[in-house]
Amino acid sequence: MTGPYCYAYPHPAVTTDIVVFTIRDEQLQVLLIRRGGEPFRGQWALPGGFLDPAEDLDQCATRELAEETGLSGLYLEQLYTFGRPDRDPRERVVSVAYFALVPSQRLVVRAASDAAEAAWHPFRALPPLAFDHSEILALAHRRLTAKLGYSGIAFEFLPNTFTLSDLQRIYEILLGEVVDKRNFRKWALGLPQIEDTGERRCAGNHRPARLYRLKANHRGHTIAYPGATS
Amino acid sequence: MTGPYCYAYPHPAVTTDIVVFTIRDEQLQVLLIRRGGEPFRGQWALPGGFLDPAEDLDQCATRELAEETGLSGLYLEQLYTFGRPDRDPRERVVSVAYFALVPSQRLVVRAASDAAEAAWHPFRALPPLAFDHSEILALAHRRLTAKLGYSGIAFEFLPNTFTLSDLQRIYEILLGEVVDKRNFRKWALGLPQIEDTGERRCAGNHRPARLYRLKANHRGHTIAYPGATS
DNA sequence: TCAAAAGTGTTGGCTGTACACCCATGG
DNA sequence: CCATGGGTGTACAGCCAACACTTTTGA
Repeated sequence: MTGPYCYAYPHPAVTTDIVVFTIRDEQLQVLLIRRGGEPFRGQWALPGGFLDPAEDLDQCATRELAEETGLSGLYLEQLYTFGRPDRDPRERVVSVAYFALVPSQRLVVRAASDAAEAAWHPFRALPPLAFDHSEILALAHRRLTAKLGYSGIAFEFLPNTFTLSDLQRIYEILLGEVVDKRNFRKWALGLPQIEDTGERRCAGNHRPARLYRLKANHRGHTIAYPGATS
Repeated sequence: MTGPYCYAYPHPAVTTDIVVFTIRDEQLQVLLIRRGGEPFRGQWALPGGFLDPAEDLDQCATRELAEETGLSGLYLEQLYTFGRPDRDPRERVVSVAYFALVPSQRLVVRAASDAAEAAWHPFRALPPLAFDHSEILALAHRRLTAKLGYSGIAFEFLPNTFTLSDLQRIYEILLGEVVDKRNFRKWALGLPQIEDTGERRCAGNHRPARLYRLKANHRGHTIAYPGATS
């Protein structure tokens, strides 16, 4: 191995990989890119890339996401760091994995220069992934469902204003089970974090729904969801 | 910067740092080492060190812990990865932080060659720490108290057999509040993970206490503690 | 007037919490 | 016999889960 950057001891490369979830077509979906170069050329992989010398890890994740997919300004959280010595055939690579959530309205994904293609894939029908990315994705999914029980993370899938049915649908899709409407609404209306906008949304041949929003600066607060037994 | 290991792009160094908690003298305590070399020579720091080329991150943490403190076989869990560009004055260092728990019985700490000194410090009276280690420690403490509510992590502070009062003391110290004895015992005895050994511990001028143990392979299972509201 | 989603209360069971006294032992 | 921690039960309150019908709108 050769190059201009030399050290007294071996240094691994450091990357970030980002698992971006959204809800779309009544399904949980994940953003993948098709690899343009070796190894795993042509296979699907998580977006991500190498850490720049002057940037923080969070910045690296944000930047790579913007470069490869055009997405920015979304909820981003560090997940876990993967460092098996053989996880990349080229050289030793330690990858700091992140997980991100994006509302279904902001789905416009632009495939960028260095990634041949970026596309959403249903979580329940994923193609084979490069590297150990399946493992990363599995962990991200566990974290997502765990956080449902004690954090207001579900709101990250919703636009600024939403109906209670929208919110209920998020929980139903993520929990994989139907939820009683009256109990759900009683719970949601009891949350101090959400408020009625006074507006309504008319959509189709039925009664219009009230629109709610998260109160300013109530994002990220603890929100316990009843059946958090798992 | 010079040396025999050269790369086409700059590579950060990767280390692990380990926050080891125990309970001792009725207090939560942390294991620190006094630094033998620059930078921060003579200051207290978390045990840890550089990743070897062939080892996994978990192995690195385990190895560094053994080398610097003589501790092995304890509960170890990845915490978070810290990578601020200026967190080490020597070079760019990305540190994967771990947190570990050890029962008070296994406290024998041997200071090893490359660390001048290893010692326990009460969490509520810590000396100034090197690098960003205060930040790491603060996060580890948050994780510890959070996990009390939903995992059986408190048992990691106990030896194989323990009395219910031992267990209660752990919770009281970590929660920082007194717990009702009858309610606590009702809860603990209802846990499917613990069983009566049939033995008793005689200690002092009072009634002997029943000894309990965790059932085999019930370590790490979900154990919800009642007042998990935070 | 019909279809389709929005909206609305009550009850029973369980679980968390508050609370005070007797027991077994060693000195 | 006394000091010390070990061990025990009950009653009330609040929360979760089950359950079905009316309202409003557009076509």
